[in-house]
Amino acid sequence: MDATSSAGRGSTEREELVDALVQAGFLTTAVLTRVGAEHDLSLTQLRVLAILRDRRLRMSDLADYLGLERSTMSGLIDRAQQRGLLARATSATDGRVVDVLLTARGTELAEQLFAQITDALLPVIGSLGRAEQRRLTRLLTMMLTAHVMRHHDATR
Amino acid sequence: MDATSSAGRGSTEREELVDALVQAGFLTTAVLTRVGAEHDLSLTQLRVLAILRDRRLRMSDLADYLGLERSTMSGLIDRAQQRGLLARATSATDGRVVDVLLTARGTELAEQLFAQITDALLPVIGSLGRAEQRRLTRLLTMMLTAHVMRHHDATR
DNA sequence: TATTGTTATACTCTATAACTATA
DNA sequence: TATAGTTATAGAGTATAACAATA
Repeated sequence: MDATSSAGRGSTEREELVDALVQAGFLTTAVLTRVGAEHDLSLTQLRVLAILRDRRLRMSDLADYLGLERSTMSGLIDRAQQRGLLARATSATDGRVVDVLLTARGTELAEQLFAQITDALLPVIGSLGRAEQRRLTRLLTMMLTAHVMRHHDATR
Repeated sequence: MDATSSAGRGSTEREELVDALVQAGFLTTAVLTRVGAEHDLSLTQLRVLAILRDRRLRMSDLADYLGLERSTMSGLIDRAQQRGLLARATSATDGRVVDVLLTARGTELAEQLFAQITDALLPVIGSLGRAEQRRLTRLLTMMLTAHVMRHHDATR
């Protein structure tokens, strides 16, 4: 699909891996963007639905997850709320806090979205054999787990 | 970092892989976005610099690469040009065509940018051993190559 | 006083539609 | 007439700064 990459240039092993990761990242992002666009959802809106699929979160937690400002979240949630995809609920214990949660309509859309994303990525992962797929899952998971643990340490 | 993911739910092997790919995609995108932001560059501007690092391209080819409209490219190139990062050059053989290429300043920034991206991803890939890194590179490359070939067939 | 969220403002990114210039 | 690119316009996404409400 692209290149922030283009490798070449007598690249080292590490650079090859960085390049492959970046290209794979653009590929999956392109798929998510396309599926989102089919439902008039930006990548960010799609991520909001994904995050809220199995929990409710306060505005500020959502902003932290996405790496956005709280003021940006206000606008994003406004627009999704107007479309009936999610709802705001003021916390009972702290009047300053606003929780966000999916509506029935939002939940339904989220399920549909993620079925479509899986379908769209099937041909991509289908180029690998079953054993290779398992190996790839294992390697990526190891990498991601280590990253999350490190991030958790740093935030503590 | 995130989740368009959240796995769980008695997921199948395929779903686990899709989830890992999506999470890895967000991780690399977050790194690229952060590094870009340090230089006041959006992810798209960063990709433009990356694509032009080793070639010059016409506006419409750039738009195709990025999956954007030509009108969108005009604005993106305008802003980067005002910053002195790239230049427009009307084609000698076809007066309608506009080629885009990096300036010396743009080239310098691009090199700097990609060194930083590699640095930022080192801790992530460093969680894998040398042999595992090679295996991951191989699996991702196989996957990406198959995708590019399929895409090429479809476009032909 | 500090924290949570919203509002006001400004700029970038993006698409659609209309346009200009060249072929 | 068709193609390459730009301009006009409008809306979404984003950040910074100022603000309101609650703690």
